[in-house]
Amino acid sequence: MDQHMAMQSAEGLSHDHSFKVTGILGKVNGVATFGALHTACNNYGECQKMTLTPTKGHDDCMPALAEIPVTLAKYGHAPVKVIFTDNVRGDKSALERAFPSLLHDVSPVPSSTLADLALPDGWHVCRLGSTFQINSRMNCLMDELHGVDDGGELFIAMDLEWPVDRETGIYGKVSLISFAYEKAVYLIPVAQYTQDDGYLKLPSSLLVVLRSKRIRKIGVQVKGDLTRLYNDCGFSNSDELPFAGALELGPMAKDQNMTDHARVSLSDLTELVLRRYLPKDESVRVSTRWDDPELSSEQETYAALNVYAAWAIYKAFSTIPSVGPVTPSTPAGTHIQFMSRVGGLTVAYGYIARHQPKQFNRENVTKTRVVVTISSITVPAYLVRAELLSSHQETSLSTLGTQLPFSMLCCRRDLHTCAAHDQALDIHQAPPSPPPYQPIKTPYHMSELDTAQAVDLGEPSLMADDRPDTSSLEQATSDAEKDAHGLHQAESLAELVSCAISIEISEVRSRVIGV
DNA sequence: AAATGAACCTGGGGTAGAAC
DNA sequence: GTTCTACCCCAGGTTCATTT
Repeated sequence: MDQHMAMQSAEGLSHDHSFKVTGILGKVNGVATFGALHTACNNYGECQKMTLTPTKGHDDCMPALAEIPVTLAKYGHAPVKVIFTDNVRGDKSALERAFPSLLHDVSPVPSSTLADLALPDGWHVCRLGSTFQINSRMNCLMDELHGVDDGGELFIAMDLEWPVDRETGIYGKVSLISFAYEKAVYLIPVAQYTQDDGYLKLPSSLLVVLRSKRIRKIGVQVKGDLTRLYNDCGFSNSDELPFAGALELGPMAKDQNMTDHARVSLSDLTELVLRRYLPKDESVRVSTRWDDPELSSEQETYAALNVYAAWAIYKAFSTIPSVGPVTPSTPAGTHIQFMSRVGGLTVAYGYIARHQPKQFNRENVTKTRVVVTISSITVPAYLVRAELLSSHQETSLSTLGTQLPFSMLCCRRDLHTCAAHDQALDIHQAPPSPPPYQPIKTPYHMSELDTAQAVDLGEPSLMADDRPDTSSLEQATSDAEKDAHGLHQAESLAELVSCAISIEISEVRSRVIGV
């Protein structure tokens, strides 16, 4: 059976875990013997690998998958060109290690061509090197906080630096705190406050600012920074008040629909929001020199730009019109984004129609539905929910809207309010044909294949006539009952796979695709 | 290299709304 | 009123991006 599966081609591959089968398998003292059944099928739906695994971790399934490219080469099949998975982000790197052919002719997203970020005119960098200077500036901040309305908040950008030895992984205590506020960047070296026990004893005014919930500290992963600083002060096992007021830019970017996830880096946000490139020199960023008594100009520039970027991004967010859900009270004419059901992708733009009839194309306009006028489409192939259409069949946006603008019924939860939008079109040109793929050795350990089969790897000589006779299989496929729905799905998938397999005609960004 | 937390997967249960 | 479907939430486990 294993050999039969190994002899099948697999230019397209899909894989997934099932947890149902392991649930009905025998248990030992009530404990399941396996956690999941991992299955990989080729583009004809033929099973290529099936493995019972203790967990769904990569360590349990990738070695089995990594045998596939070896057997493909052994039997003269083309290497895997595309893999479908339900967890692209999670599986991509592991799959690319197991299937080196997935990296063939993949063009990474080009590096930034944007201008470098720089402190604008009017901004200055101020080094607070003494306790007196720190207390003076922090007290000014507290005075400004007292000046705002009762319960109001003060917003400052914050960043930390600490020394790290990349070779050993050893890292030191926080050595520099950076603030950006109202055209000034404050650099506070705190290594000087290290006590004999190794913990930091920060000036009291600085602690007051760090503990204030009303002084919001803006940054990327700033919550983690505050936790780190709190621990470096030796407060983790005490009743000391926590450092509070973190305001994360990542979730803000997600709320603004600027990214589809909150885990976004400061440099990516700088490009997305400020349209500037934030230089992050690795030799400066990860360095053991952050606790030096005197920082270099490169270090000061790095720290100042980082914290300024956080400040500028926050200011940019403040000027963007609020994005929010469409509610029953959202007025007609409000600009909206039409979002995909999965992934939160914007598929079209438009506005809420002025006339909301009781029925639209024979479908009821309920309180969860709203009629919108679509003015531009960004994803023409997006399939609109079947229950919203009189045909009761999922239909693409491009089919519904042969002429713009057009009206359609939407689920309110699929809509977000937004600012007026001008659609821009990208024009791509097909690159020249790629050179043929040359096999690359997989890093995964080949147990049996390494010794018994790998000797044949250089001789892909098994021809059709050499294949074992399968006419006497226990159940012939010709005996199977036809499944019309399944056939339709299979045809659609085959079309999708064949499309993905023939992607040489256009630029390839990744050969790991989500399903 | 290490710490942290976001994000993803799964199955199951509950709920709201639409269709009949 | 019943049935069906979609959606949401949960917990547990896993992986990965981000920070220095």
